[in-house]
Amino acid sequence: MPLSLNRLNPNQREAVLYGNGPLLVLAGAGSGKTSTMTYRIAHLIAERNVPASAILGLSFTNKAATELKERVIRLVSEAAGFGATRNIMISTFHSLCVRILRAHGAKLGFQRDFTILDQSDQQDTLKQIMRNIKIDDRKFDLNSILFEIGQAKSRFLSPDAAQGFFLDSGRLGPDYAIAAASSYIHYQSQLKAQNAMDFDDLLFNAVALLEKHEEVREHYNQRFRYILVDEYQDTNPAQFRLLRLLTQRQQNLCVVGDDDQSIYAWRGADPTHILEFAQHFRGAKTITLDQNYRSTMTILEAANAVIQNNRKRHPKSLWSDRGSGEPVSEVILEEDREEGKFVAEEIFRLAKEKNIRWADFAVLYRSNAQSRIFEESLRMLRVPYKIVGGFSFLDRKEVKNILAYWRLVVNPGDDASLRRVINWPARGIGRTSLEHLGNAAFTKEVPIFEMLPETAQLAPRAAAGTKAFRELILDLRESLQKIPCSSAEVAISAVVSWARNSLEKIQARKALDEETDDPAAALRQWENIEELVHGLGQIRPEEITGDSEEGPADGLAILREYLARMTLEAQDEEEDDSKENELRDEVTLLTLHGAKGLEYPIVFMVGAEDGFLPHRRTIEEASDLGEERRLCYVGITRAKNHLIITRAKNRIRYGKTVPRTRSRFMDEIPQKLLVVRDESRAPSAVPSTDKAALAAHEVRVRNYLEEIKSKLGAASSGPKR
DNA sequence: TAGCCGTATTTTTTT
DNA sequence: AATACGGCTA
Ligand SMILES: Nc1ncnc2c1ncn2[C@@H]1O[C@H](COP(=O)(O)OP(=O)(O)OP(=O)(O)O)[C@@H](O)[C@H]1O
Repeated sequence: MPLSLNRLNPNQREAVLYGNGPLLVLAGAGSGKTSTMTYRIAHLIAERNVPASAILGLSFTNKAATELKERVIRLVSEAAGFGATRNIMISTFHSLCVRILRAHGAKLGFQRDFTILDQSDQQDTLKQIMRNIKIDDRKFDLNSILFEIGQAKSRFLSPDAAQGFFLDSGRLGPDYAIAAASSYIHYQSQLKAQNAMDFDDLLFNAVALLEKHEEVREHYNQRFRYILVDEYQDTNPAQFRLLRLLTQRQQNLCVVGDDDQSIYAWRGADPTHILEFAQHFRGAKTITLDQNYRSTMTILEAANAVIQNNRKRHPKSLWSDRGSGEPVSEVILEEDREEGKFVAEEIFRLAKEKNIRWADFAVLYRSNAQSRIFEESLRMLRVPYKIVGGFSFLDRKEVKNILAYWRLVVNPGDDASLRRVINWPARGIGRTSLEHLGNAAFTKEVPIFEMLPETAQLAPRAAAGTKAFRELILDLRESLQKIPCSSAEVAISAVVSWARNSLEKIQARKALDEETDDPAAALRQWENIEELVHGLGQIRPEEITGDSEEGPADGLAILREYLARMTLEAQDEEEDDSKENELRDEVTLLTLHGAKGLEYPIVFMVGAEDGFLPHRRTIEEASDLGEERRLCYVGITRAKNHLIITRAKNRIRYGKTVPRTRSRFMDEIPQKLLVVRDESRAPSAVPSTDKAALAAHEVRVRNYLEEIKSKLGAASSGPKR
C-alpha cells in the first residue's frame, strides 16, 4: 500500500515530494511544518527506497524527537510494513553528539565514559573553581559567568581566545570580562581533568572532531545521506556548523521552521540561519505554507496582530478556514491567588458543561515559579494535572545524591559528585577535610579521588571515613565491571541488582534518616530512590547496543548510558508504562517555551502582565523585546479553539504585594477580537448583569463541587511525574 | 565535625 | 514567604 498523501495540501505535498538538494520550509505556526517533515521522512523510506539508517532527523527536545520517530514509524508501517524504519536515527542534536563522541572521541583524547554535566553540575563546578582561583563570588555572579562561557562556546571560542569576546560583548564591565575569561580557562581544564563535558561541549567537541578528522566526517557523511531538522530557527552556530560538516558530500538537507517562533536567541540560537538558508546552501528550494490548520481565525488574527509589531521578520500571510470561533477572553483578577482560583474553576466549569477532557486544557506561563499557584488551585478542585519541566524528579536531593554515587563509580574523576556525597551519609569528613583534599587536588591538578589515599593531614575520624569512602566506590566499580558482557537483557537486569545492592552499601537509608526526623519524608525519599532503580531497569537494549559502532554491553556501559540519558532528558517525563501515558487525562501546566510545537483546544495564558511578558529582566536589561513578543506569539498560537488570557492587578512577591500592569503585548491585540472581563474587586466598568452572571456561575461551581465531592470520596488525583 | 540559629537574598526561558 | 548560607557553639 503506497503512502497516502491525501491529508496534505499542495504546498505540503510539494515539500514531501521535492527531490534531492537543500530544502527550506519556512512557515508560520500551525501550518503543518512538523507533519510535513514527518511525511517527508516516511516518503523517503516507503517510496524512494532510502534505507532508514541513511536518514537523520534532528530536533531540540527529546520529547519532540521521540514523537517524531513514533509518527514516522506509524506512517511507514502502514505503507511499507513494520521493520522498514529499523535503525532510523531521530534524535536531538545533543544526543547525536554524545553518540559521535562516544564512538570516535578517542581521536581527540576523550574517554568513552565521560560524564555529562547539567546546569546545576556546572554551577557546582564553577563555584568551586571561583573559590580556588579567588574570584569573589559575591562580586561576580556565577550564573552570568556561566552564561558568558556558554556564549563563547556556542561561538566556538576556546578559553584562550575568549577574553576579547567577553570584553567586546558589552554585557559586562572589563573586570567582569576578565573574571569570566579566567574562569573559563580553569573551568575548561577542570572539566577535561574530570573527564566531563557540559551541554555546550557536546556540540563544540563533536564539531571539533568532525573538523579535524576527515575519516570521521566522511563516515557520517556516507551514513547520513538525508538530514532533516525541525525548529531550525533554534539552531545555534555550533549546531549550524555541525550540519555543514555533515552535509559536505551531499546537501540533502531539509530544514523546517518559523523565524517568528525563534525564542532561544538568549542561549545563542541565531534565526539568521533560517532567514539566510538559501545563501548558506546554494540552490536551496524554499517552500512556504500559508494555511493554518490549528486555530480559529480570531486566534490567528490576534497572533498576527501581535507579531506584526516585530521588525526584521520574514513576512507571512497565514489564514485559517476554521471560522472565527469564540473571541479571545481577557480576564482581570485582583490577586494572583484569585487568578489561580479562576483558572481552576473555569477549567472545571468548561469540562463539565461542555464535556471537554482535562487533557484538552493547558495553562501556559512565562516562568516555572508561576506554576505553584495553579497547582494548588487545581488540586483544590481535584482536577488532575501534570507539570512539564520545572523542578523535576532529578532535582531532588536524594535522587541527585544516588546519581552522584553512580556517576562516581563510572567516572571517579567527577569531583562535583564526590563533593556531593563524600559525607552522605556522615563519615566525619567535614569542611576542613574536604578543603584539604580539594586544595591538594587543585595544586596537583588531579581529581580529588586520587588524593583520597593521602590522609596524613586529616583528623583520624576523617581519615577513616575517607578510606572507607574510597573503598566503597572502588568496590562498587569492581562489582559493576564483573558483570559479564552477555545479552543486553541479561546484563541490564544484572545492573539493576547491582544498583539495588549499591543502595545497601552506600547505606542510603541511613543517610536519609540522618537528614530528617520525619519518617514520612524519609519514606518518600526512599521511594524516589527506588524509582531511580526502577528506571534503570526500563532502559532498552537498543539504547546501548543500537549503534553498531558501540561495543558490547558491559555493566559500566549500561550505567553510563543510563546516566547520560538522565542528564540529557532531565525534563522529560518518565515514560513508565507507555500505554497508560497515552490514556492519561490531565490538564497540562507548562512554560511558554515548553509549549512550542504543541497544541491544545483550550489554552489559558496566565500572568499577562508587564514584568512577566515581557519579563522584567528583559525590560531592565533593555534586551530584545522582539523575542518576548515572539514568546507571546507562540503562546497565542498554541490554542485551537479558545484562548483565555488572565492577569492579576496585584501579586504577592516575597511577602509584599506588588501592583501589576497589563502586558504591553495585550495592547497590540485589536479590541474587536477581545472580550475583557474584569473580575477584580474594584472593577472599572462592569455592568451589573455581569455581576449577576458571575454570582450564578459561582453557585454553579459550588454545586459541581458538591457533586464530585460526594462521588469522589478518596479517589486519587493530583500531580505525578 | 555537626548542628543550630540568624541573616541575607530571591526576579526567566533550557539542551 | 521561603530558603540558602555562614558563623557560632558544643
Ligand atoms: N493538510 C492538513 N490537513 C489537515 N490538518 C493538518 C494538515 N496539515 C497539518 N494539519 C494539522 O495542523 C496542526 C498543526 O500541525 P503541525 O504541528 O505540524 O504544525 P507546525 O507548523 O509544526 O506548528 P508549529 O509551528 O506551531 O509547531 C496539527 O494538528 C496537524 O494535524
